[in-house]
Amino acid sequence: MKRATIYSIAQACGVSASTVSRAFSRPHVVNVEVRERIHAKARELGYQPNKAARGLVTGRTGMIGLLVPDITNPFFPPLVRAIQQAAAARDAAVLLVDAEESAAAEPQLVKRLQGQVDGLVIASPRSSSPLRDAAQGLPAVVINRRIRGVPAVICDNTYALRGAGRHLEDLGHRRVALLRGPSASWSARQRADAIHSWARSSRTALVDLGPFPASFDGGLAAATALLRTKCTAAFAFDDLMACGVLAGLVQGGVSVPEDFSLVGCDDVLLASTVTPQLTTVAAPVERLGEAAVDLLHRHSNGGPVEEIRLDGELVLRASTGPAAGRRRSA
Amino acid sequence: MKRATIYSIAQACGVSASTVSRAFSRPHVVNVEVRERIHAKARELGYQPNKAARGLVTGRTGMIGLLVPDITNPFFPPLVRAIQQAAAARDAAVLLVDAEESAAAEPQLVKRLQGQVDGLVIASPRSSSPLRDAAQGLPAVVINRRIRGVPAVICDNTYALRGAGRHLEDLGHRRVALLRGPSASWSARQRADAIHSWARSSRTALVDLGPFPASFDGGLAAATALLRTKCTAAFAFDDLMACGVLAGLVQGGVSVPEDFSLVGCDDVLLASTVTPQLTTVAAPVERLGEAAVDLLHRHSNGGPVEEIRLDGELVLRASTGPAAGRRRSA
DNA sequence: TTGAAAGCGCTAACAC
DNA sequence: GTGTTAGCGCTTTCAA
Repeated sequence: MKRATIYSIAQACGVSASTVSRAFSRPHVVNVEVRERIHAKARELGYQPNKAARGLVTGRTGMIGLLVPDITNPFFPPLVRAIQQAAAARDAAVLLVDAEESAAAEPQLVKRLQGQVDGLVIASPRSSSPLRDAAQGLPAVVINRRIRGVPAVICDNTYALRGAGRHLEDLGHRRVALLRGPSASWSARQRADAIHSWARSSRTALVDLGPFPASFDGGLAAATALLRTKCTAAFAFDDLMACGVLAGLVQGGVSVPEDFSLVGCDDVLLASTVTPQLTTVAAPVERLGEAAVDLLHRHSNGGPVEEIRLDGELVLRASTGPAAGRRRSA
Repeated sequence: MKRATIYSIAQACGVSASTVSRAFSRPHVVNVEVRERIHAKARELGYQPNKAARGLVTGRTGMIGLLVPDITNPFFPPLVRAIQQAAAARDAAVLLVDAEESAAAEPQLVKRLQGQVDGLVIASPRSSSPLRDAAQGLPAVVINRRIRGVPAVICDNTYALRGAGRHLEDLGHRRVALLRGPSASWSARQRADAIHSWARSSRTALVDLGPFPASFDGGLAAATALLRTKCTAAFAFDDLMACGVLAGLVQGGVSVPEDFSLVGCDDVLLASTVTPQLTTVAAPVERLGEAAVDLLHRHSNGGPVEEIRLDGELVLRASTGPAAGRRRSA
């Protein structure tokens, strides 16, 4: 027994295929009674419209492509979920593409999506104009970066990082380090700028270190660098790096938050599963995902190239404390 | 300017559309010279075959559905990546569906995939026969569970857990706890069985605790229970739970590995980013993903209902140490 | 409100 | 090796 089609249903109901089609795509234009009969039959036969066929004629596939640089990075899974959820709410499915940390591969990957998807959500912070070329003609939005002519939704941590800075200042820290993320990363620059901006208006000296890889090992390296300074606190680029810093500090005999305060960024799962739990800036991932899909939708329908900014939120936890001065040093 | 089709290329090259079609689908059957001309033109025009159209006639969409229960759980991202990668190698794309921890929603979600995908990889450990019904007629494979009539690839931790047990025994532990995962989870049962089987053949007493939720908080709860026992070591259901146990132990003034040894399972990112790094059983995720896609492929082409078992591997790290007896207790 | 017919872009016989 | 033809399942004019 083959899958039901509008024809099998039409035949079973004694109507034409177009009526069946309409019963699904524009229900209100078909006679109530007929419509119900059709729907009933469809349910009985387990009918599912063939999206490929529909896509062929409408030119829309009902799918959106999602490009992530590295799904293994704990920042992305919740975002992927949010996007998938938002897409589902619009009756769209998500085609996931993981670039496996290779920015160079991205344009190629994007190209392969051409024609398979109605639009593209680019959650990758790196790579640049090649991407725009590859997306030629494909509506796209980017997350946490800017590409000229492409709508963007960005998480603005400026305000929250300033708050984090004040928090450190209030705790008595007078010399704090900025552990930079990869220089190619838009977020890394944005965060560094925000922190510098805060430092200028504070009584605190800022020691700019890095860039370090945005990874646990990057954090380990950062910790080593950190131990050579007189800082009593640090901003890590993100939570993953912060975990590395934490481990490195512990190795170096420095305990957090007694001897040293650390603030992360993003509030990924890691941030609340390490000890001490990380003071961090939470990214509003659900809203980011929702906004991205919404923006994509609007842009696909001729909407303007907007930029949506969503604020990160400072979350105070256990990795920051009073500046007691470092008891020991490396 | 519209997208190129086999027709526009055919016209530009002075050949028929079928020749163009063949130049892509079965290149060797068309004259080398003509073929090259076609390919050149295609490249020039940025031609991308329309998969929907192809799917309509061949009945294959070139997509595989991937159902995960909770992409937010650190076990899944690497698996998703592996599956995506394996699919890409077979020129297939991955449609990701996150069940958001609702096993009840899964059959519904699967149903929506009907006709959109050529096959289904079910990475969800829960829910049951409704799933099989929903997948009606859709080739599927499951990961880490068994459903009658459905090919499976499972990670067998029996051997590695036995090794972990011996490791604890060698370290002098004589009373160890098993912190069970959710009773609905196939993996949880498998692991519990493996550990019981090891314990029976050892000089070690096993204290069976739980079930606990497979989460950080579940681990916290497990730690509380643990502190009431005289155990000097424990198997956590997975690394995430182990992290919770670790945090709970620290809170209770018990330090790991000095006072207590802990072994996790899966070797997710968390396992190597906490301090101390977790001794755990690593799941061969890349091979799991590869095997799942391969199995799906073979099964779709009429292959038998096989089961592929892949062994987990014991990874010794810093969370296990000599049984010194607990110094303090709650 | 409904039906007939054309066509979306592609593949797969089948002839040449 | 290549062209012709039919048709995959659906939507969408256009008439009735």
